[in-house]
Amino acid sequence: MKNQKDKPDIVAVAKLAKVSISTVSRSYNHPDLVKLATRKKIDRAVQKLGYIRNRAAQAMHGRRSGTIGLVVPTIDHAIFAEVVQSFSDALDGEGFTMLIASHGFDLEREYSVLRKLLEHRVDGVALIGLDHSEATYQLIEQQEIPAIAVWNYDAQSRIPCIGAENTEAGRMAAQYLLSLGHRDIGLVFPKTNDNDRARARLSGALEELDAAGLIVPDEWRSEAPYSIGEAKRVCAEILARPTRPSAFLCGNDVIAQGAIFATMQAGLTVPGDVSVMGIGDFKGSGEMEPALSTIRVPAKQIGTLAGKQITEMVAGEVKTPLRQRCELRLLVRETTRQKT
Amino acid sequence: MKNQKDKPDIVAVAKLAKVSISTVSRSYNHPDLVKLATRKKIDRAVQKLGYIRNRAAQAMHGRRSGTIGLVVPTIDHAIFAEVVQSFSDALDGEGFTMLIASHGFDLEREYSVLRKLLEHRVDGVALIGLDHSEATYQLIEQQEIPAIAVWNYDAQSRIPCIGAENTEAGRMAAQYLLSLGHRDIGLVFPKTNDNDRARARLSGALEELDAAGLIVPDEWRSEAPYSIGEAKRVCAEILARPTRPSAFLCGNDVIAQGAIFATMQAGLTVPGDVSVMGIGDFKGSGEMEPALSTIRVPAKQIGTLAGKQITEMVAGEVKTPLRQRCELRLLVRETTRQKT
DNA sequence: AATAGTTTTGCAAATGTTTTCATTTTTGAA
DNA sequence: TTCAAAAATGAAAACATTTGCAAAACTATT
Repeated sequence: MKNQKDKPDIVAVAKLAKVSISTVSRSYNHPDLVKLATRKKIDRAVQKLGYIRNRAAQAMHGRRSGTIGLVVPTIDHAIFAEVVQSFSDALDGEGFTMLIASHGFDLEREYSVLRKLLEHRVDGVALIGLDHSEATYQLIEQQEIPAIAVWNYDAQSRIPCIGAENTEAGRMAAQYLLSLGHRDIGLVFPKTNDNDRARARLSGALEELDAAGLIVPDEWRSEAPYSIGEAKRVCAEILARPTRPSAFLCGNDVIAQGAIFATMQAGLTVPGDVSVMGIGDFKGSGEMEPALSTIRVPAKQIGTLAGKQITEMVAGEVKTPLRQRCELRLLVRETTRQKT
Repeated sequence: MKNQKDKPDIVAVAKLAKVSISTVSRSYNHPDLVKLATRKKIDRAVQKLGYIRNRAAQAMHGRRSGTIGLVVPTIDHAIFAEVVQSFSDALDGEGFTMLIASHGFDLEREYSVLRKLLEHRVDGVALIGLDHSEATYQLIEQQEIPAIAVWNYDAQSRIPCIGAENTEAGRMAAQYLLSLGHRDIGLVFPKTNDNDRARARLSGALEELDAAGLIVPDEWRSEAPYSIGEAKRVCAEILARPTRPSAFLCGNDVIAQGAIFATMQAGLTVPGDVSVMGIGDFKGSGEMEPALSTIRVPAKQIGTLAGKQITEMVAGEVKTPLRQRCELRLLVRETTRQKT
């Protein structure tokens, strides 16, 4: 009867291959130091036993664990999914595996999931955004672990960051709408607590509108969580008011979709009656009918750069600049039009 | 000058708290066995030093690593994102962390990422679907690691599975379209190699159409990758043919969206001129305008159940049935209509 | 105050690997 | 053949923990 603890270890391999443990270890970590014939013997033994080396044991030697932690608010979100995927691919290319943890937009939980990642001795961590609790920042600093903030750019950031300037995104969107002659603009953004991205976008937009001498009445401002349905509902409310805006500026593309559907449902047309402006350029935004005008945030690029940089930091090659700013782009498509 | 290797370990904590290492260890793993006063002393020392316990070292003792591996084709995909998120949440609830790896719909790579997960000594693994290479299955069996297939249900599956019957989904969709009187049906599905979900859906649909005496001409069949844009393009092609189908049966909701947009772009209306049927019920499908008729696959439920079950398997409580079938539901919304 | 439990604690072995240093084997001239 | 240098291998210490066992410190009971 097979025992529970029969997982073959390096000792078993060594015995079967009739070499010492050290040689087996070396044949994995410094293959050039062991004779080809010996390596073959070892390989055969490994095959036969179904041996898989134990990273946990390796990690104990101050060796790297080969994992990078990623902390996200949620994975179930078009834009984060894209960042996560490209980040993961970038790590993969360097031989790392991604340990992921989500906190559901709760900065308290963020701290505790980060701790958990640290218990697993990740070689580095990436967090989304720059909005983190003091405890979180202190943990990172105290543990002296390579860390990087993804998604936002801020020249004053406390840890290295790679991303775009969300204030700028809000500003660009507002500016564009203003340039089309819109003066009656509805603002629909996600909740801004524990979410610096949304906050920055909103304040950027507000700043720009303010500069143009506009004030957005409260009836035209709403909060929508990240969901087409909710966004649609709040936009419908706004449209049902006595006077309606001639354009919607939305905190992200999902909200913008909601706005479009609400408009259609109200028997109005986009962009004929109402223009709709998104931020993000999610997958599919450009192919919708009508195609969504938006500010492109290069999620894939951000994820890839972040993955590369964190592995470099772990490897100790910090040659690259610590902060990287990714450029936004105004995408004029079909949901916006000159105010008539 | 602070040394590099100054990460505090359990020894440092023990010294500072003036107790033995064993006591510190116990205060983490069996707190009930150590006196409250002692525990407090230890906590204080831990605080002061910023000690974080090392899971890697724990794992070496046959103790569980506290991680579960998840292997997915891609994360950047509405439906997987939902499964991944709910799976992760379920694990979290049980104190596990998710180690994730994606293979980009390549079964060879799947094998190698699974191996990598195993090197990290995950306590269990979940894979998407039931389509895996022989090597992959053998690896799982040989390593005797708790494993579970997520997303598909099959009573004959080689490893436990939790999911829905995709053949059934295809069948239901086809049946519904037939019941509306449609006889001219366009079929747009993702590539079916290395993707048993799509394959099963397609064969289910075909089966049903066949039973009704229908054969779908080749001009009305297309492959679309997972992208609105591509789907839109191939559907547009189909619509440009001399005779066009009165309905599209789509392999998933994203493709269905593409079909809708293609139809609109061609100056036709949904469901007036063309009915569109999806499969999946992705987030937002119900809130689009017009709302998408589809077959609901309960992604969140599947992810949650899978997460629960794998932790139970790891804990050795295999009381639950090994296979779980989640029910599909026909959602009649606005993109389908009786053939006139 | 002594005894028998009971609760806490410490010692030391064990876990699966890597790595330094020393030793053995091989190689290539002389 | 012999010798030195180079290449390949092995022994053992080190890594950060957990845990079985035994010893020590308390409690409650007589």
